[in-house]
Amino acid sequence: MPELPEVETMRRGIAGAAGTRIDRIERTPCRRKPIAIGPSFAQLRRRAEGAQIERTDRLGKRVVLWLSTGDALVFEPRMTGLVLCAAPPTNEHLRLRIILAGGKTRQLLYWDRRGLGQVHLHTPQTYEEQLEAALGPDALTITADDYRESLGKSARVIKVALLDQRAVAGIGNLYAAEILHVAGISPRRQCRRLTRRAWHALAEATRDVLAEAIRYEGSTLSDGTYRNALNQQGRYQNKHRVYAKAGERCPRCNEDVIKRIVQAQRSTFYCPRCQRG
DNA sequence: CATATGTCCTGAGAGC
DNA sequence: TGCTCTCAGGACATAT
Repeated sequence: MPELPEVETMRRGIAGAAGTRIDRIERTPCRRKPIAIGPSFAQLRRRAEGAQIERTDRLGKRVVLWLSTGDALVFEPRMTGLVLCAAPPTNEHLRLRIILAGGKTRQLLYWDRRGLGQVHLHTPQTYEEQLEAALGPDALTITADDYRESLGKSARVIKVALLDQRAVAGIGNLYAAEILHVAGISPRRQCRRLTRRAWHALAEATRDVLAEAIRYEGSTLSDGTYRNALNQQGRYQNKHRVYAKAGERCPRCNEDVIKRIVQAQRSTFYCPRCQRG
């Protein structure tokens, strides 16, 4: 479940691909249903092969390679996708191989166990229209004003709203729980009921938690799926405060026990004592 | 318009 | 042991 910290860690891991040229793009012999490639695999080859990778970027939960043609090659890992430049966890779920020339990084791989992820080649125009326009401010740099502008009047509960990429880009189920715990805000609180002070706390917690998670190279959960670009586990799972910790004592108050509830068909973990705001 | 629900997909784990 | 069932959740399509 790569969220912002995991995607940013993958991006950093393949940053050495900048300056190389895409020699060839291959679909790997994965017998499962092929992942979605836009506009098509043939188009991707025709337009990207021979292009230079100018720089790497991240947009919300997507890894972006800007090409010398002006196009953007965009990886969207969703649940179980990985962008690697080293051997993947298994060969069975390897979906795409991009062979590079002219640098130390010899290849980029897209691996995806469940295959819900997608790879798209965007022109500057479709990148702007379909991606940037559909995403809210980046969570890593979001401000209290950004939050109040996008969610200040919403009737939704804050936990569910944080998962809406149009409101804020980069947060998923895991980090929504961690951020709300640090901010001391109840996941059940309606957005429009949050005070100015709460929005400030939320913005600060958002930036702090995500930056800290990046320093620990993201979270590898018990299913072991997430890996960085070198197929190594993240370490932030050891720092989690509430996620998947139902029944354990809250590390903040050391009194109450972490609770699990379901909101919008997703698990939410929180401390009833620390998160009353 | 805003918000809620269904869908895709595979593998882990529970229960019998 | 081996089967079936449920669950995990990111983003989008469809429904209310």
